[in-house]
Amino acid sequence: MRGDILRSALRLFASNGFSGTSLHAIAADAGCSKASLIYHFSTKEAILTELLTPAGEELAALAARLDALPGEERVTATVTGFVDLALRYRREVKILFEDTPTMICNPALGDIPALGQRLVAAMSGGSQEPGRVVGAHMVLGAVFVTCAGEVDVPDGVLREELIAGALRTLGHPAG
Amino acid sequence: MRGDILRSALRLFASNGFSGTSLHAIAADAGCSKASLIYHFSTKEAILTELLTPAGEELAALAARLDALPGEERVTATVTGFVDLALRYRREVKILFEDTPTMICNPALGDIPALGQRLVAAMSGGSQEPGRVVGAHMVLGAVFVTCAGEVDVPDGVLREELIAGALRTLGHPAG
DNA sequence: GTCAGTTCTGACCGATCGGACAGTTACGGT
DNA sequence: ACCGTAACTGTCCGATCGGTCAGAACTGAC
Repeated sequence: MRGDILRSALRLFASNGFSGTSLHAIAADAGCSKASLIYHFSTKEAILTELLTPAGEELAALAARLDALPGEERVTATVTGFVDLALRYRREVKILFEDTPTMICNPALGDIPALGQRLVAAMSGGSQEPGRVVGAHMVLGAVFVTCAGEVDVPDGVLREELIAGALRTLGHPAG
Repeated sequence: MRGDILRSALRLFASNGFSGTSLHAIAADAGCSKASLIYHFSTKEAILTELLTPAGEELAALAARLDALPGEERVTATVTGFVDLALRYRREVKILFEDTPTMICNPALGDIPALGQRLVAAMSGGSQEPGRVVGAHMVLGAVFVTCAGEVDVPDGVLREELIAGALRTLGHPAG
């Protein structure tokens, strides 16, 4: 039952947004009562938190792992790690995007803007040069939106094209 | 008064999302009663429509103008036109993104996904090759997110870096 | 059988939402 | 002074929201 609820919530949040999905809708989809949701998860936000926590932890782990890498190698590692993560958690990414104001105000999800800044810093190679900073922001948006949307391309191809495209955006030689 | 309402709504929608902004909040910000909002605009959605219509019309006009252009020249024209539009309507872009499910279900806003497809087609040069299609989607997301977010770069520089970055993403020689 | 504990539910609650409506105020034309 | 119209508001309404609570239903242990 608990698993059914999470599955329903993930699907509904991804297609209708967090605030656009009522507890009633989740209950109906999961085939249980609204009160049952609150029994398993004390609040609606707790469901969201449980859905997004694994992705958040992996992202934080990725960011920590990147700090140890030197110079330009870090750029490619950031791009591939980020693309892999976004592809693996497509629907979670979509949820994160469809209701940004709700998400960034949720303390349980960690400091999302700060994580974004770390990724931008890693991809811009720590440089403050406008071209690199803008490029890093562009890659962030490009990967997120492309993974959240439905592009009619097999996952393996999508992965390679995303990485190649991102490296081109950053003006990276390996691209 | 009507102008005050639109100004308040634009600001609040952009920072809190459409469904995250109540009529009461708009009225308080604009310094009038909730009933006055409904007097000037018959519904909450009508306010949203009036806010987004100019940007939507310009985008549709851009798409129409692009159809007349030949081959590769169309790619650069699409990128520059799209970047200029997104920069000019930053807050409108943010609104569009922060509440995607609400937006794509609003018939008054036109067929947003179809417009996106036209832009993707123009930027991929009409090719079905996965690399170009993915690249076009990436540019769409990159420009949107970068314009909606706050990047600490002057507008003029941002514009040039966005165009250059987008053309690099697309693997365009002029980039 | 029965008892304790977990799982689940129907009915209910207060808050808030978008919107309706009758009525008041401000004002220019005659 | 009178009136028609546009601008505006206070108040109320039904719907829906997230969440509470007392109790029913099922479960294995003894």
